[in-house]
Amino acid sequence: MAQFQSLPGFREFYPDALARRNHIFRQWRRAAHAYGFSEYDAPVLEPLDLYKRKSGDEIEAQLFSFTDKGGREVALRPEMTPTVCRLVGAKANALKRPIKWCSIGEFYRYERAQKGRERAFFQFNCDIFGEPGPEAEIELIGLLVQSLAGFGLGPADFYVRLSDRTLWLHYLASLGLNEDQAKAVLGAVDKYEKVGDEAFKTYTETFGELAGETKAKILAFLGIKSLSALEAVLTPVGGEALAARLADWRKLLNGLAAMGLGEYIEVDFGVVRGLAYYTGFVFEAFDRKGELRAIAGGGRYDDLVEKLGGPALPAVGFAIGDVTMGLLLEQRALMPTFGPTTDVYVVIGGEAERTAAFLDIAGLRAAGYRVDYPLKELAFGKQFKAAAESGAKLALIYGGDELAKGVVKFRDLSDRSEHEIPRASVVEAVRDYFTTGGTA
RNA sequence: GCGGCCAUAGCUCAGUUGGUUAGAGCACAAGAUUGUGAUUCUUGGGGUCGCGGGUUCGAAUCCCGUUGGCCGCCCCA
Repeated sequence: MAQFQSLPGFREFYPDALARRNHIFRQWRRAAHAYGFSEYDAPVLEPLDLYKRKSGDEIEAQLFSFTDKGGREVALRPEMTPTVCRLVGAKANALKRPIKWCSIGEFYRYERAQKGRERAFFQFNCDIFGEPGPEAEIELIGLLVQSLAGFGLGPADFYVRLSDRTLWLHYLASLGLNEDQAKAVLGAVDKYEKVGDEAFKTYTETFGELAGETKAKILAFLGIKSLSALEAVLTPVGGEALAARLADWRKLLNGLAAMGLGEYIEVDFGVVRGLAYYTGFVFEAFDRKGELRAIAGGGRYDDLVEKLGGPALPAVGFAIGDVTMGLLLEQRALMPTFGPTTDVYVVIGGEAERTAAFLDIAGLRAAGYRVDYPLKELAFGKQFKAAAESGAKLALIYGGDELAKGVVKFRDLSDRSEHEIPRASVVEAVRDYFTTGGTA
């Protein structure tokens, strides 16, 4: 048994696990590039205050934070949003709008690991800065769907629940609640699906019992699952701001429908996302079976860049985590199996032939082919077995008989046919084989 | 931070009421086989039974603690 173990919640990626992780990253990047997002990266270690400023002092309990040798209070980043706000904020005036940025990075949270949650995990973050209207949400939610659909997941596998904190706050204000009361209600709404009426406990303790009629209206609003139901509730309330917001909703849903994504989207005012910094549309992606924690989450945060010291800059973003993503792909059998990747296996007769083989191996590798060979002298039988296991489509045989004639035996491992080729044309012969689909 | 379950080889596990030197399959390696691939046979390496303490003539087995894992609560940016 090893004397040292990895820290709790920190994963080790053996080659097969890393291949799966890379597969996830590859699909994410493909989607982001297709949507015209630029990839950036930033430090893993940040000033502790960056996170306190955004989330309050309580956040420190859930951070990997410490004092560095220079006496600085620092923390391993638990999320990307404050960092990207700083990056964009610092150069906001020089960046072409809209600013569409993405990143893949590792994040760290000092929390107890459980299913779908580790202490170190990777996130795919995508944000659009500088666009206040729902056009940004259309683009971003479109990317979110594509980032999941790219793996072969369909509307039967996942969906995006869409809600709106702006409308929630408008509606609660129309019910006569002040700002603090409204925030407390949103906290209750966030929990309501899970714990039911118990969710209002905190509100009741702080502000007293909600009037029965008000509470009934809140619960009805929470149950809204369509634009028409939303309009039915809000039209009587009236007002210009509400009318404009409903127009935003129509634009957003029509836009997503026009992209062919309607099947993935569900209006659901039970989603509010507890975080106070969200200011408008909020959304979460879930698996349809409801067995996993949220796959992705996001929303609009128009005040955060300014709060963190930048200019006023509207923003909307989302993040997908690698842990739940991986679980979902395994569950739906959409995670490919990754084996060794070799194009050509070189069979070497003995030490005398090794030197000659090395020259051609180096030439093939320089030409970009993935070439492998036994590091030690090995019986032919073993070498062919190794060749088959390597996944190579082609074996080149450097034996004493062949080299004496100035040739190499060229064996197609898929149909076991073989012929001799002049040594001088090894690279050309391999290139011909692979460019003609492996049937040369 | 709190609670439940678990911990034997790289992996999956067996190990009787506590009793010789802790086993199997898979995987890995070598040979049978000195020029041609999945099979078969033989052999081998690999364990202070998570760690520490206690009970006992004797502990993988019973007790306590601890660390780690899984699951849940809190939280979930």
